[in-house]
Amino acid sequence: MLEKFKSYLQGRISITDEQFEEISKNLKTKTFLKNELILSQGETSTRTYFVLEGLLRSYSIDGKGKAHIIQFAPESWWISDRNGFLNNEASDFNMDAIEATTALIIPKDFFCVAEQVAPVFGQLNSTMLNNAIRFMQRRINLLLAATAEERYLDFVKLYPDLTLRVPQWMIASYLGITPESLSRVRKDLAHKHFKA
Amino acid sequence: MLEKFKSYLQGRISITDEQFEEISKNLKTKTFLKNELILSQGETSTRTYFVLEGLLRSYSIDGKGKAHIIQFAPESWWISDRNGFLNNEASDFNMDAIEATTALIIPKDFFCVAEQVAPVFGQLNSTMLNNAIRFMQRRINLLLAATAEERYLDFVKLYPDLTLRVPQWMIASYLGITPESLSRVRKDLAHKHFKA
DNA sequence: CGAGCGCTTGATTGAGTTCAAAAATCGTGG
DNA sequence: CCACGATTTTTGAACTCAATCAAGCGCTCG
Repeated sequence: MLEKFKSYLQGRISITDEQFEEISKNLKTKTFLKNELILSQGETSTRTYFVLEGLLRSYSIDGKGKAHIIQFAPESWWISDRNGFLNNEASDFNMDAIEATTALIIPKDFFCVAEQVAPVFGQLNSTMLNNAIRFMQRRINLLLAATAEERYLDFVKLYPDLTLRVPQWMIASYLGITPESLSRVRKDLAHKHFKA
Repeated sequence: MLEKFKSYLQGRISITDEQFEEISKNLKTKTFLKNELILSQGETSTRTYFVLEGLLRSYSIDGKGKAHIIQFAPESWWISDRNGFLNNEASDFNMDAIEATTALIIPKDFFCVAEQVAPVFGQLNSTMLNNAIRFMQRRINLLLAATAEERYLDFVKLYPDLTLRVPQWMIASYLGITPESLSRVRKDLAHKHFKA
């Protein structure tokens, strides 16, 4: 199972098998059942997970009890609560497993330690964080500028895989619309395609 | 002027005056006129700016010619185009100066070089990037979950300063609503306050 | 095989947009 | 320092996209 993590890393930075062995030897994996709650709003967790197999999500619950999905984390994605991770503060979000999932538990000091073994880990960390920001800026821009239909089309294009694995109401929740609206958006799109 | 950068850094990590001297000696500042365009969509820039004085913004222009503000960068904020910074790709966004501004030009390898001088810079970089992510997750959550009024109240609370410095139509653009709507939101709020 | 969950569809409502125009504020040159 | 034009903010009325409420369908999994 660790093989996946190894090829993920070696696809991004050049490290030897020995270096990988060194930095991964103390890593533990954890498995979650489908629908298992991993973290809830108000708890504190300094853990980061690297998903080896399955699918996790983080989401908030608003005043009316509605869920809003902040992030999906399928294979090879990282997910954590930054409040806990950075400042040992309570989490603003919940986290659970959409599918049965196996994930690596990445301790807070992982990159720091790994950097001792191979300095490129510093760059990897920085690149990944920058990518996450870029990614979120893009999402913010869509939420500001695009209609429900445009956001859905963008989602399908960006995550063809998730579009099939995730129930529709969760996609709606990620896009910031109701399941009913997404159903109608899809109906309209099917119509348009048919006509074209 | 560099003093501001020094106290910013020393407030976050412990570095000596000598170390600061070492890492800052090659930094250049740049001044921008009010309304000066710094970067436009499609151009490539690997620069990051650290604002010493003034106010910058990044924004996109949608198909209908409407601007959507992605980020405000007042004093002590960092701003850059991540597409250019990471991959030398064309920018998705524009950047300009809302006020006359003086900013430090931070070269791409700044943190890498600074880390040689004082290893804590690695942590600082990582912490700042994590904070940016935390911050944007919060904004995404608001865009998904909150009404125009709630988003405005959050903005005022988070940036009492900017609320006064930035024209209302720009705040509206940041919040994802029209200037007319923000005007009405404010009217309603004034009403409520009066009654209470 | 039936209870529950997810998806669809319809009717209605409502938050925010659009378009238009007036009122207030700002900035600049005389 | 004032006046005038430009920009920003406010207000009004009509409209629109998406939300809400409600009902029905179809699957799956216990």
